[in-house]
Amino acid sequence: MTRWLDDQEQATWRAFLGATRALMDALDRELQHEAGMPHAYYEILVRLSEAPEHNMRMSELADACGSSRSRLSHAVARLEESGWVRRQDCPTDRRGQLAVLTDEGMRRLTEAAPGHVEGVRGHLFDQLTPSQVGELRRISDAIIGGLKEQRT
Amino acid sequence: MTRWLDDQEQATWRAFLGATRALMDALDRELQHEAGMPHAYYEILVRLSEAPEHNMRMSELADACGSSRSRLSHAVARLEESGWVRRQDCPTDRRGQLAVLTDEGMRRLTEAAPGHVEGVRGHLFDQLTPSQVGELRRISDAIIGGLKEQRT
DNA sequence: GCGGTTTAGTTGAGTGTTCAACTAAGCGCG
DNA sequence: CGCGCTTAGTTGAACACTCAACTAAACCGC
Repeated sequence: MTRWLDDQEQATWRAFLGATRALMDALDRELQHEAGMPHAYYEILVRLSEAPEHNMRMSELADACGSSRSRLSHAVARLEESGWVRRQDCPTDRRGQLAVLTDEGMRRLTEAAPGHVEGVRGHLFDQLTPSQVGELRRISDAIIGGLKEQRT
Repeated sequence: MTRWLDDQEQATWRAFLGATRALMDALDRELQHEAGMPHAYYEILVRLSEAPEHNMRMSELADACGSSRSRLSHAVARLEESGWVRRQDCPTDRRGQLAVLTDEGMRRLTEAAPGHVEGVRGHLFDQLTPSQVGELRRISDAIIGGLKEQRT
């Protein structure tokens, strides 16, 4: 009874897998090389840099990064060792922790950003037509929508 | 001089990141749960199952899976422990190794496949229109093309 | 305000990935 | 032949992620 993938779907799935893996690997390698951090850590710094006061609750940050709590907890622990983030007790909820971007972290992020944006542009947007960019946006939203719905 | 991302690109990039991460996480979790292996290992078994004699040279397999040699080497070592793959000296090149899918490995793959295909269908193809599937294919190919070109 | 449930976050063990260093065999060429 | 260069694959250490178990505080209902 399995609804197998037809040839078109099969080919699409393999191309998609290959493309996303190669893309993420390339960006990860570049960021590791130029900024000394994996892409996931870079994203944490980005989110914090956009937050008021450069700080966020751990769970909020985990949601923003699409990360599990455990993953974020480990990641912030490492970022704290590097001195790019520090933890602080949440004033309004004694269970809570705030992750705070340090000045050094902000500096590192500012240094890393241009190279990373060039990577994203060069590997992704430069390869696509404007209409493909629009379609990619809609496709991504559809996937996210489907996963969200199924979780309920 | 950095060509920053405009709003449209920024939003697309974040949606794409979120979608691929959530999708891969979901498939990985499902496969780990139902078949006791991560998606990367499943893919190795798939490729071997499609090869003549159910075997492939290590490097060939690494290329097919878009994996580094090191990663594949570790992965095959684990798959060998599980008894799903075995290694064999290459008859024509004494440096080489063949990875061979065992009968047990084939059995495991056959059991895992229907559930995984349902996942791919449910999380991805059911969410897209046929024309979006076509576009996703072209977008993926464009990304792969760009990365390949830059590597030279 | 007390006991059970939910929410916030951490921890450690186990597993997977990366990177650089390594062995061994094929290849090219004087 | 013999010497260097490349290719095939492995290894171990460092790092990242997952899962399940845990602590602690907030919330809820009576």
